[in-house]
Amino acid sequence: MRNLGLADRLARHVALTPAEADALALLERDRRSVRRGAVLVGEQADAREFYIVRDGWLHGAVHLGDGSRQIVHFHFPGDVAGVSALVFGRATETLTAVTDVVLCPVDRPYVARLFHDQPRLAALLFMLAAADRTALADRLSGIGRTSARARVASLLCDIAARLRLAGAEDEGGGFVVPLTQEEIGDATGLTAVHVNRMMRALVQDGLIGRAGNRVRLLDEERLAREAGYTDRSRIDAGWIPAVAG
Amino acid sequence: MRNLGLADRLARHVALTPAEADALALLERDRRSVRRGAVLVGEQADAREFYIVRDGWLHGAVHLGDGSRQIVHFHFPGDVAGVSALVFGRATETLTAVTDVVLCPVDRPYVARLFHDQPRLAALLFMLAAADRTALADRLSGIGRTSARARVASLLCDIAARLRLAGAEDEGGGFVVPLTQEEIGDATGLTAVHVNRMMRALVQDGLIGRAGNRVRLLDEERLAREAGYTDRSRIDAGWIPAVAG
DNA sequence: CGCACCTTTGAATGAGATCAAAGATGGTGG
DNA sequence: CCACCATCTTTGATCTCATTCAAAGGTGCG
Repeated sequence: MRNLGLADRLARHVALTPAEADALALLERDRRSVRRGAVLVGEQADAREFYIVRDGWLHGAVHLGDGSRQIVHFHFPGDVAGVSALVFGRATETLTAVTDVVLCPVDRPYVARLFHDQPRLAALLFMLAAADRTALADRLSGIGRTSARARVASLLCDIAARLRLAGAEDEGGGFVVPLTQEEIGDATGLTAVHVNRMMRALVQDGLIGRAGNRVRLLDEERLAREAGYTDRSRIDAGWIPAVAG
Repeated sequence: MRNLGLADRLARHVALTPAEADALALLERDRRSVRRGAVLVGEQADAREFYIVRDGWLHGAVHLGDGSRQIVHFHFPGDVAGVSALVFGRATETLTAVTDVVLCPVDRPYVARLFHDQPRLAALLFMLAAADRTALADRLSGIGRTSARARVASLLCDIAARLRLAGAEDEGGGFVVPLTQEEIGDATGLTAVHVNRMMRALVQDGLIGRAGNRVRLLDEERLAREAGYTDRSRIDAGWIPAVAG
């Protein structure tokens, strides 16, 4: 997995001015390393910063009263995580490192300054948040209205697409999914046992291959069709005019 | 239901400067009326504007390949709807009027100008989008991990809370839910038949009262507890400094 | 007044959960 | 280097919540 920042992600959508690149570099000045499995922030904890993921995977989960949890989002390099802390002054989900992770904490004052000085970057942040919202809406409809098999297929499609976006190429050999079947279940609203059965069914039907925790999508087209998966990574940011600087 | 704009909503969180109020008034200059049941924009349709709801309810739904749909969001006066059109240049959900609706279409250039001239309003828009994302995450965990009964209870709690926010007071007589049980099912990931059974069970247990399509929450505390419902309407916007103007 | 749509109720079915236990796998310390 | 233990995967049997199918009341509107 490439070490990739927000600047690289945004540069895919617009050509950054030098001043904008500087402003982003300022945001990503601090670094923090987190060990695989460690909890970065717990739900309800006071939190006023969000994170730019530079390396590794995170997930964000909501814990229910009965001890179960729902994994709401996976975060990959170039993603922002924990944005709701800016809005509520506390974490609304528990952020956990799926692999060893490097990230940049960004505190509120920096965000305020960014909105003030760099309107185009602010608009891009806004668009990332809106795109994220759309991705969640897609997942909501998947969990509310599709079969267990389709949900697992959809998650695999999504992970593949987002790893690609983060620059972690397949190399024809698929990609490593460092998740337990229990975690996949928590993300798809299924039990670990049923996830296992669905994965084997997908292997059986020649849609995916597995070796250890490495997964290869053998027929991504059909997989995406069965899953009803829509890639939402293409955002249209050209309409925001750059500012001189 | 009060005729309420975005300015009124934002003014709950910060004291708007005259210049900010003017900028918002500009956004809300155009008005459009939509009849109950009418589709405002269909999925996939080219769209570059979002909407500020002034009066009535909308819902946003994603349609699946098999003819089923998932209602992703309800929009009330003071809410913004269809923001993803700004990001993708097309609608990602079908917006339908639940009641007769009055709204203000806001085109991209106005948004671009707002981000440039009114950084604090831009930040508030960003925060609304992030809050919306959090609300979706809550619903995702509800649909993925809770019982049918809890999902229905949660939807009722949410509608009540958001109507209150929109200034449609209960007046002790509850509130009108102009949704069919099929629509409630599409929002909760259930069938209409099962929604019916859950609603009657809630009545049976003394948690809600019903008369026609008017619903009253008889024991909101217990209802919220059973539903695992969290109110997310309190956002903390004080950290964004106002700009002179 | 009649039709279209919505709600309500019952019975049968099924997808996924739960319970239980047997293989794999991998990391750790001796 | 190997043995052990914890964790994860796999498999089978049973159970349950929600769906599906079907049909009988209500309700409001044209």
